[in-house]
Amino acid sequence: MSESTKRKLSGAALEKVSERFKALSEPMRLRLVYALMDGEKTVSELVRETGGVQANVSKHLSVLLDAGILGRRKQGTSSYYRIVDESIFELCDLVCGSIHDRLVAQLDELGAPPRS
Amino acid sequence: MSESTKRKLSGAALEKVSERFKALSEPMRLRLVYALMDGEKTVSELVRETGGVQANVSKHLSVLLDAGILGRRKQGTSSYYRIVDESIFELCDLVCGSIHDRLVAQLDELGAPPRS
DNA sequence: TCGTTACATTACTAGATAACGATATCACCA
DNA sequence: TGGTGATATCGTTATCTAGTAATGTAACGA
Repeated sequence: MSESTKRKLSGAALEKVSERFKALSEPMRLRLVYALMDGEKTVSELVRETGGVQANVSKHLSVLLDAGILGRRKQGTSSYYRIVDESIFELCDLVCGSIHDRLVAQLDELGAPPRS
Repeated sequence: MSESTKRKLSGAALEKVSERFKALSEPMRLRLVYALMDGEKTVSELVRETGGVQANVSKHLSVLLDAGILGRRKQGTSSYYRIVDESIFELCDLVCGSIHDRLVAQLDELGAPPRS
């Protein structure tokens, strides 16, 4: 487990960090990010895979683009989006781990009947 | 650098993960988390250190409490808050790193005059 | 018991934003 | 040039939420 620096952040840095978290705070945007795990895709493909509406998918994609999480390449009448910040997956893994740990702890608080 | 699993998440998991990110998407809440880096503190202490209003600080603290990021201990008329999910700092470190990398990349795009 | 201190909760307002239909833009082709 | 498909943007509405003042609650001391 990599150790954190625990360095205090300046006010401006806190703003930037919170903005990054905000970009990832919508289920639809996380769905798009995960849909792009296996390579770049067009908007239509993402619309099909996520079941979203075109205008909405397009807007969320531009939010992720502005946040520096995705990249875009235009070819013909299509736009191909791809992940450019791979640290996204480490972030999600960390969060999944801590959510898992918390649920296990809550189970233990109930008296841990199944174990022992 | 620890490698991510890149495992696809279910719909319910995506909801949970996005909720965790949402809890961290406010500068004020990050300020509170960082103020608690050096140990547990009372609400009044946090009000003093962050410059916030009591009601607002109290509300943000309860959001972080519900998210499982903070813990609370009551003693006398005071409430002592503390960090119970240390992975928070790794999250922030990751985000800081990727923000830094992105800024460096933007500098390079400008032609990298200083580093011939 | 009365007052005080510390904290939580409620009620309200202003601002942000997600979702969606409609429209605009742009590339391509006949 | 006109038509079509792909994407982006606009306008609107509904929902959410941060902030704040006022009030509620609980513990402690005189």
